[in-house]
Amino acid sequence: MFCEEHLMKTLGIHTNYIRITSTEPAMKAAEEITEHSYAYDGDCIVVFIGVEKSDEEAPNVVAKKLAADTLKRAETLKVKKVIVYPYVHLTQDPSNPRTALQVLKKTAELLSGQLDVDRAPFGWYKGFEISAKGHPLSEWSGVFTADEEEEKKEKEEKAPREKFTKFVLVDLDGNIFEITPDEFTKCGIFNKKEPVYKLLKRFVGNELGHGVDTEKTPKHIEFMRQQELVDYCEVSEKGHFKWYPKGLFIQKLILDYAARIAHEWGAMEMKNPIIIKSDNNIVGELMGEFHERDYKVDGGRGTCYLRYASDPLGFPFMQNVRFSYKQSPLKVYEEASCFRNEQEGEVSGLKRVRNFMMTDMHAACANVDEAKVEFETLCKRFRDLMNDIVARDRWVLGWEGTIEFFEQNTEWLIGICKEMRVPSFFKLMPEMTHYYAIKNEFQSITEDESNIQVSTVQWDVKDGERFNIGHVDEDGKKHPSAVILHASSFGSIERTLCTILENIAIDINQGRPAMFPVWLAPTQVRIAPVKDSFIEFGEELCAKFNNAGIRADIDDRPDTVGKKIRNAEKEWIPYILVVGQQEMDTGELMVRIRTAREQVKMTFDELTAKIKGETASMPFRPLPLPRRVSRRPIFFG
RNA sequence: GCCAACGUAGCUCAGAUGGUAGAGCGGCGCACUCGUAAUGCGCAGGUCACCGGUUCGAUCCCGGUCGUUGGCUCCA
Repeated sequence: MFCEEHLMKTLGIHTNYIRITSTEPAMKAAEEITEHSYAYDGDCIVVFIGVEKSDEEAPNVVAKKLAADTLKRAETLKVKKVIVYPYVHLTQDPSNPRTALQVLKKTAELLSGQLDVDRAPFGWYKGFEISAKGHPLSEWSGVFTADEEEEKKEKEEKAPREKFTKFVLVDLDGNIFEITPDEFTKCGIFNKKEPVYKLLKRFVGNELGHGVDTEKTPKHIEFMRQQELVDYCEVSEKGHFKWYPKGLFIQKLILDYAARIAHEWGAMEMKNPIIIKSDNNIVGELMGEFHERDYKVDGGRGTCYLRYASDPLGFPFMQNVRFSYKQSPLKVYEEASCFRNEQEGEVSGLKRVRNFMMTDMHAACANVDEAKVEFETLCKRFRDLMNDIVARDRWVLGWEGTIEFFEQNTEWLIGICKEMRVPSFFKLMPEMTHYYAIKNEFQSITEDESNIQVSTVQWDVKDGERFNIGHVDEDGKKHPSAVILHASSFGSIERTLCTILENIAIDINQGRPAMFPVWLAPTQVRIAPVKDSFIEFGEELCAKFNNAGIRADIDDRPDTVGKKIRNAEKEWIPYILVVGQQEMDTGELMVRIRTAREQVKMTFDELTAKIKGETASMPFRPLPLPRRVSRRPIFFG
């Protein structure tokens, strides 16, 4: 039980008027305010609140109790106005500012239905002038706390891990293994010989809360700067990056690829704004409790938020699209730049950023059968994406969903699992707590053994109705979509690049050469003339490659051949050609092949055909930097 | 937001009980014109993250801020 000093204390005063002046911020977590003075003349209740450390366990329960009590008093006193006033000095052991603000906001929110509520700014030194009525009921103190049961309830709601009650593994042959969080390591599936089961074990461990301490700085951070891809930006906030030409080039190629997937799937590309008005009800519903994760912006016409996900704008967009059953499912695609105001200390390299680019697909499906077809198509597409670009065979599939959906669709789901050719891990819950009945996450297991989510496909059964998205049926009436599929080929471009770089780190550990897939390599062929007099010949060769749709450049700096090779190797260039008299005479090229670590004689046509074969059906963009290496500036290092 | 470590030249890093600093690489210049991972010589680069305190004097000691990384929390 709680002892007295752990209970939240409040002081309520029935007043004739109150005036508040905010002087200066008392802490970093101070709210942003525009008005520094506030006055209310007339009957009102001022509630001074000190939030306790112990309230961190169940802030919402405490707020609910306080709101109920305040409401009762307001009724008795026939007052319509309440001022919620943060007063930390009521407690010896205050909660963290976040919880305090949460309690204050929640209390105000709960009261605002029936009363006119204002909140004094949080985190400021304030002066106030107050006139108390002085009648017997005009002052009171309150003590509030959650009892253990309520506290447990809120905790359970808060802890996502505990909402899952059933855990299932599926092997490559479609066999099902049910496990428990405590004894999952004993599951027979981990005795199988294929190495991918080690990854599965790692993933299940991470998910069930036995994560590994990496203690190392991630490799991708080193690479992203060394290779002149992405870098920290001191002009902006932490978690926002500047992109160098090579990094931006890779980003755009990945976006090209994502757009291609979407188009092939049949989606139409559209685009929404990045600013959301805060007073939009329907979006407010989606925002839920996550206001503190949002970036606030104010153009002087009231508060707005930077979009934190694609749905809050994507759904209203689809709501207003008219389509008939003949055009169903409605498929749209968007490159959505999203902003999340992540806590200090959460942001790390490209793994967790505050601004990221999602490639988001949606399909509004008329019925379950339609949705199943699309769901399967997307899963297979993303399987290939994971294998071809991101993580080769170093990934597994995580699932979340309801027990009911799993049991009713077991055969279908297992069929998909088998198609993925990697094992699956299902976390299942007795009740649907989100908009989806089932979703999967394509998880890459990285060098430090943590996992990074890349693609996802989600089966949404709620938002068709909630947002009134639907098709016009034969009867001429609009019918809400039974299922809306959400799918993101690249959950974020930043994380995708992170995953690619982390996979390169694994390659290095396994003794393989570091390199991007050839279609993503900024330079595919580096030409190194043996001396200056061959630069012209090299230039011609370079132009020939470029015309053939291959990114070739030429190292025309006055270095030795050894130096040019070394520099090209440091840039992870897949093909290096040293050109001189021999090449000019014979027309044959001596090709240094990075993957094979060997030199092979090839003709221009042979090399072109080889590269074309390796990059077949992948997007192409020309060199992001000057063809002559001597003309390039240094962006880093 | 909490705890810890770190912040010296463009990069990687040395360094001094407190007397304002050095290497390698890179850059620039000159010479070299070279056949598969570093050609030679020379030159220029620093408010030692920022702000304040102690001190005759601080890059070094103390406090704060910012930034980076790890851990916790969190990740709709």
